[in-house]
Formats: sequence, structure tokens, C-alpha cells
Amino acid sequence: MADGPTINTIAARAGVSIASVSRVLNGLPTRQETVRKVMAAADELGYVRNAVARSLKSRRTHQVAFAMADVGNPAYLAMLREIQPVLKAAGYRLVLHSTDAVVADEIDVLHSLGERYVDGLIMSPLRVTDAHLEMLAAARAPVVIIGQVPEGTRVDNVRADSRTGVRLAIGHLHALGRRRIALVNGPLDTVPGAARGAAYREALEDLGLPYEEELVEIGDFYRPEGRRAVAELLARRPDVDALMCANDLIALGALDVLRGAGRRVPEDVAVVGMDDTDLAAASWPALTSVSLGSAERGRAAAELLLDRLQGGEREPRLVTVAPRLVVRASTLGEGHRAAGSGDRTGESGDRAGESGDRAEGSGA
Amino acid sequence: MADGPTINTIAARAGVSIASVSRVLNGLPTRQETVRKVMAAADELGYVRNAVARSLKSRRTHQVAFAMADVGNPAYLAMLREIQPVLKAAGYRLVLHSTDAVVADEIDVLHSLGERYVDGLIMSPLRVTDAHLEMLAAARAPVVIIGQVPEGTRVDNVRADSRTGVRLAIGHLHALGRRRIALVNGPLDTVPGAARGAAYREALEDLGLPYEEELVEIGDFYRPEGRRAVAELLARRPDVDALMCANDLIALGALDVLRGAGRRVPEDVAVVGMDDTDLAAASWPALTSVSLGSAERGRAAAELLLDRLQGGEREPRLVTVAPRLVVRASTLGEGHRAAGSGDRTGESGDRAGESGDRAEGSGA
DNA sequence: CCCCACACCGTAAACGTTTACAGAAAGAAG
DNA sequence: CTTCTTTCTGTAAACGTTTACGGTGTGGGG
Repeated sequence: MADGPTINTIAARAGVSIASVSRVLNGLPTRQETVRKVMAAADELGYVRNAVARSLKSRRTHQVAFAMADVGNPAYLAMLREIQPVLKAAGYRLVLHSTDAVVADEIDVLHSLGERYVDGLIMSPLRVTDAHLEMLAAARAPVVIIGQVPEGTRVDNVRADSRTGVRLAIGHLHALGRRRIALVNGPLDTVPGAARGAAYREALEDLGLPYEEELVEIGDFYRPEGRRAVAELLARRPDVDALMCANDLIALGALDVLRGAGRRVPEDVAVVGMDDTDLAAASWPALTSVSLGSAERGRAAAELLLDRLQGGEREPRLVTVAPRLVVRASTLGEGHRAAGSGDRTGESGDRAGESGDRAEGSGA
Repeated sequence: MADGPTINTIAARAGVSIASVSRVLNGLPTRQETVRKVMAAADELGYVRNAVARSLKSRRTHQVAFAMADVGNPAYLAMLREIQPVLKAAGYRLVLHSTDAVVADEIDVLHSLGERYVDGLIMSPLRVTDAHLEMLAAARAPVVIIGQVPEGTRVDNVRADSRTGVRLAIGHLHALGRRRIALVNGPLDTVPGAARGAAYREALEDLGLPYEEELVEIGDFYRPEGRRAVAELLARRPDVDALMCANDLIALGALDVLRGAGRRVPEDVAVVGMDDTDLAAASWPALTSVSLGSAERGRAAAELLLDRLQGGEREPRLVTVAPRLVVRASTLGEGHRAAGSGDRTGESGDRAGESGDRAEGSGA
């Protein structure tokens, strides 16, 4: 791993100046003979441009950062899957940050923008504090935020609409004749938890159904808590006929418990998840789930950022991605569907295929 | 986004030289008074070190690249989940490359090491060509390969052992009394496909079972093909009592078809998947799956690379990760397990929890 | 034969750091 | 008061590029 050749090495060997070498390598007009000599020297030496030096001079790194709360979270991964190819196609590298949902870490990432090791940042913060807003205002590179941001924040922004999403789901359940629709939610002090709680209430109201405290259970966003929450719900209100779960993992927990209690899904109880992760298509019965468009949000964010990088001093833009209800067996039931086609309806079925395991374990 | 302050700006304001500024910022011994002045100036100006310039001088970027075939692939994601925190803890940033399983792209990544935008690389190639080996030998930065590599290749290497993995699974099925064990494999010209096919044959032999062509079906590594393959198998050999699937997605396809055909799992047919992805714990019945230790391989690779970066000119090392059979309902059946505990046995159950969706859809 | 235009090329500065080296200041020892 | 040490600081070079600017050589027109 000896020191590689530089532009100087080439210049010496080709008998020209470093300026000429640079010009040839960048395709600027040069005499044929010089081009030939430089190219030959570069080839022989196995020269590769030093990206760091180049960035220092050009003030461009061709790197973009994506800061997510948790690398393991399927919703963020869906974004990542879309962001990556968009950036790659535009010639940018992707630097990944996992903030572990720690606010200080997110602030850190924003701060580190000043180090100029990236040209821009896509960030999906857990919640937006004043510190976030301060840093955003002072940010030394373009930032795109995925998620809700206070009105008037001057930043490119991509949003989901979980309010409408919950409405879609509740409307679907109502249309199926369900009337005792419970909500299994995550913590109310998280942005999604709060939004979904409120949306549930509104949706019931719109449909003329009463809001009953007893039909709401709060846990966290993971499967074991989902089991606990649903178990308590069932004990308290054995008459529920539908469960609106605040995400897919909770919904999987719900399926576990219902199965154990001998309730048929969806005949006795219909179940709806949220986020439409790969897990929804994998479960049995396959989960009806509200897609909040993680993939679309990721793509939109990447495109906004690229626009900003390439060009304009335009006004900050807001993109809102519409939710979509992906209906599967956990609400519609088997009677309506051919067996073995558990994931044919929703788009996520296809995605599960695309994202599949070609070559996994390739190191075996 | 005006030009930020540099070390020069600070020097001017504090009335000292840039050398002093640099010393203060790096904690080198300096007079108290000077430290105070520099710090004050830096604070007032909101100075942040330029990482690019620093890298140019120090020849260290504190970045490491991870090249995977496909960002969407759960097995690679499991690696990523482990690699990320290890690198972060050591102060490295992670640059992600998705090669889309294209050999040329992988070569490209190796080539780009010469650009020196990263200090090292972890790569999990689909298959290893001569071009790979050439580039590896000439690589201008430390590389760790996850996956099989020809004997004698001088590179740090982390491997799974899918051969033993298949053996474990077949042994398990045999112990349960299954005697007509089919293999649903992926393409034989992939490394994992070939390895698993051979291992299947050997395992049968060891157990004194005959190898029957009819019991082997080849498709790809995705769910729809899994369905097709299993359907043909069942038509050809209605008497199979166990399916060894080359990965979890194929196994999910198998579950679809068996369910449609009215075969009970595991009473009539036991099913085993491979890779132990999150999907295995999510499905119903939960999938018994052979873990090839994606997570462990990721962690090991990160640690090997860090070792290499920090220190030594030691010999290349080889780490082999042992496979592990994670038994769930698809082979052991419900009688043996409390309902609703579909993922309690295997470790991946816990993982599914940890990796769950806190804050997903946080942008709602 | 002289001059000019033009194409090409080399010199040097710049990007923002780190650091070797030597100089300045200040105190201790004689 | 000189000299030697010690401690601190400033100057300048270096990392590997890109690029403004001016210089050289060629050919054509007068």
C-alpha cells in the first residue's frame, strides 16, 4: 500500500506540467500528442484521482448524508432503498447516520454539516425540537426533512399524512360492517402516536361512531407490547370486532394474541396495521396495512435535495405523500381471495419480491 | 450559506497565527491566554473544522465503505445493522454502496478505493471473479470480504458455513421422523445455490437416505418462484413430508402453496427456511430457519477492519461464523408451543423486537 | 522580413488544514 | 548584565488538486 501516484508523478513521467495533466484528465482542450503522453503515463502508473484533494478545491464532495433514527427500522429502510439509487444515478455517494432516536445525535449530525464532508443532508427526525430548528436555520448545506416540521420553517420538507391514513383504514373497517373498532396505539408523546390517536377520534366522529376510552390501548411500537396491549383490550372488551394498530409490529402482536384466544381473523376480528412493511405481506393472514408511502417519501426527498444541489435558490418546497390502504386477508378474509396469493393485491407484494434474497448468504 | 469561517478568520480575530489556532483546536500545549482568545473567537464565529482539508493533510477520512449487493436484501441489512454501530463507536462514518449484484459495479467500488475517500472497505460480493482478485491484490486501502474467497487470497475474510447449516436443518427434520425431504433451491450457478445443493446431498448421504432427483426443484431466491417450485414439487411427489428451502422467501412461498393445497404445516409437511430473516418470525406458522449469522458476520467484519485500520501489518485473518438452527412452529408445530409465542424460541424473535418500528412514520 | 493571432503549455496561487522549524520572550543561573 | 533554558508562537511548507494568467512557438498576413 505504498503511496499512490499523483498528478506530479504523471507530469514527471510524461514530461509535461501538472496543469497539462489536470487538463487532460478533465477533458479540456489539449494537443493530441500531449493527451497521448499523459494518458499513457496515467495508465502505466495506475493513477486514480484523489477525491479529497479534488473536493477541497472544488468545494464539492459528491456525498450526501441520510440520517435515520434506526438502521433496523423497516420504514426507514424502505426510504433508504429509494434514496440510494436516486443518489447513485446522480453521481453521489450515500453516507449513513443512525441517530438511535437520540436528539443530541441528530443535532450532532446537523452540526457536522459544517465539516463539509457532504454536500447535503436528508434527515428524518423523531421529533423536532427548538434546537433542531436553530441548527436548520444555520445549516451550512441544503437539508431536506422527512416528517412534520413547524409551519414556516424554511426547509425542504416531505410529509406523510397519517391522519388521512387512519381515516382510510377506519372507513374500510366501517364499510365492512365493523362497529366496535379499537385502537392499539404507541406512546402519545411521539409524533406518530399523537397524530394517530387524534385521527382515530376524528374518523369515528365522522362516521357517527362513539369514541370510547375503553377501546383505546396504549403501548409502544413493538410486537411484545402489542401482545400485551391487545390481551388487555380483549379482556376488557371481548366484543371488539376490529383492531386498528398503529404499526405493523403491533398488528403482528395482535395476530398472535387473537390466534391464541381462538378468534378468527378476519371473521371475528379484523386487523389493520400501518406502514405496510414487508412483514405485512409475510404474515398469515396477510395484514391489511396503511402505507404511508415510505418509499415515495424517500424518493421525493432525494429528488428535492438533488434539485437544490444542482440549482436553485428557489423557495423551500413541501411534498406531501398520500397514504394508501393496502387490503389483504386480515380484513377481507380468505373467502375473497385465492389461497396462496397472500400478497398479490398490495404493491408491497411485489416489493417483497424485488427486495428479496438473491445471493443472500453468498459467503457460505 | 455564505462561506464559513476558517482557521484564518479565527486567527485574524484572535490576533494570533493560524498555527496557534490549530494547536488550540487540537489540544496541544498552549498558553492559557491564547487558548482563551482562540476559543472565544471560534465560538463567536461558530467555527467548524473542515473535514476535507483535514483529511487531505492527515490522509485519513474517518470514513469506511460497505458494499452490498442490494440495499433491500434482509440478509445484508442484518449485517448493516451490526456494522453501523461498531464503526460509529470508533468514530467512523459509513458510506453505503449498493452494487445491484453487478460485477462491474463491484469492481468499480474496489477501483474507487484509489480515490481515497474512505479509509477502508467491507465488501460482500455476489461471486468472486478474477477481476475481483486482481483489484483486491492491488487495493490501496484495507478490505474485508464477507463471503467465500479462493484459498490463499491475501485478504481479511469472514465466512458463513451454509454447508453445516443445511446439515443441521436436515438432521433436525430427520430426527422428527421425516424421510422424504425435498430441497427447494435457487440457481446452481450462484455461490449459495451451489453450496446448498451439495450440502443437501451430503446430508442425506450421512443419514443413509437416498438422493432422489425428483425431490429437488430449482427456482430463484424469491417468493413467487418459490410458489411455483413448490407447486411442481407437490404435483410430482405428493408424498413429501418436509421442505428444505434455500432461503426464507422461498419458504414463505412454500407456506402459501401448502396452505392452498390444504396441507397442514408442520403436521403434514415441515418447512425450513434459511437466513433467519425478520420475515421468518413474522410468518404463520413461524418459520424454522437456519441462521447463517448475518449479524455476527457483519460485526466480525467491522471489527477486523477496525483492527486493520488501527494497527497491524498482521497476516490476513479468517473468521468463520457457525450456523444456528432456529426452531419455530413450521417444524415443531403448535402442540409444542403456547399460542401467541410464535417467536419466543429463536433469538430472532428478540431481534424482531429490537429492530422494530419505534417512531416509524414519524413524519406523519 | 516583421508582426500578430492563435493554440498550447507552464508557473504559481488557491482550497483549509497540520506540523517542522526557527525565532521571540521570559525566567533562572552564573 | 550576560548566557542558557524553557516555553510559547509565527512562518512556511506540505497534502493533491484546479485554474487564472502569462509565456512560448507556430503560422499567416502585411
